[in-house]
Amino acid sequence: MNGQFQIAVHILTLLNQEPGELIASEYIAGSININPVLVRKEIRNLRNYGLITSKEGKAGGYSLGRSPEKITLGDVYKAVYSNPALGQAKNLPNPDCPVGRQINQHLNELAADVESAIFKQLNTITLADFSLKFK
Amino acid sequence: MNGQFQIAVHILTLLNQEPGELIASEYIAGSININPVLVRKEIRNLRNYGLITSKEGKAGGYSLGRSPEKITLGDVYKAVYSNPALGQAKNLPNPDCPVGRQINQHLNELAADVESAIFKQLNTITLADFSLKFK
DNA sequence: TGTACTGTAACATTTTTAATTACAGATGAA
DNA sequence: TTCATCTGTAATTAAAAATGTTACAGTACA
Repeated sequence: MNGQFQIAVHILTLLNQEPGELIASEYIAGSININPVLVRKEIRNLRNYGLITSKEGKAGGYSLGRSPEKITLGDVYKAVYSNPALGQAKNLPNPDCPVGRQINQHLNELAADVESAIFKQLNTITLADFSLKFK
Repeated sequence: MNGQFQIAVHILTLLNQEPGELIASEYIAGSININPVLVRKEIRNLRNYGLITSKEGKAGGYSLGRSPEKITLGDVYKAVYSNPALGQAKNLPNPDCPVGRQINQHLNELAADVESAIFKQLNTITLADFSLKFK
């Protein structure tokens, strides 16, 4: 997997530091130490999930889409989630082999169980909880 | 992440189908539909964890390193585990930012919690359990 | 109307993953 | 003893994915 989740949590943590204020992508990028365009890209995604709101134009920027008590790290994972935690096999197993024929189905069920264990864990932590660590 | 876990489980499942017999990398590669050298590479890794034994030379091949009741999918995950489930940020956050300064530490703790949730889930399933699905 | 932002496309670069080739070494059988 | 069939592994190439960069249109405010 990639660093999207970390970036997303970092962004949200920053926004939560200055409630009500609008923060620019340049500032955020400076804290994470990545390119501002990447920040804006990730924010586009998080905004689609309602986790962030944005304002264009001069003195524009970003702020939380809802209160940090109502954002769990599971929500973030869901927004960012593209690659399953167990990885994804891209080969097509041999359909003439009894194992190859059905293994993908079983691996997918397994992946689903693991995902749900991850959500269960991450949903216990809100952004508010996480941000407390920075006080 | 990549498809290593799936490949590892596929290999082990195949080996468990023919207890006691030696199976060649070519056959395994044919079922998974990948290159035999990749199979041997992954097996080298699994062998380091005691999950597989191998025999060189003519009529050589691979078999399980211990009974399938004693191999959990958590063992497999551990052997394959290189990339954490949440991904890994490769940027160095800005040390002059209160958030950037300490976020990696907190993200790592978070990652550890998630890993342990994954293990908890995967350790409930043995290779024997998983193989039952193919009968 | 200029300035400071976001939004996004297009492209380049870097990193990671997978495939391929090649061959040495082991083992067993003719 | 020598041939065939396997593993073990290094080295290289090719393909895919992630990340970085550049460029610029659009929006909002002063």
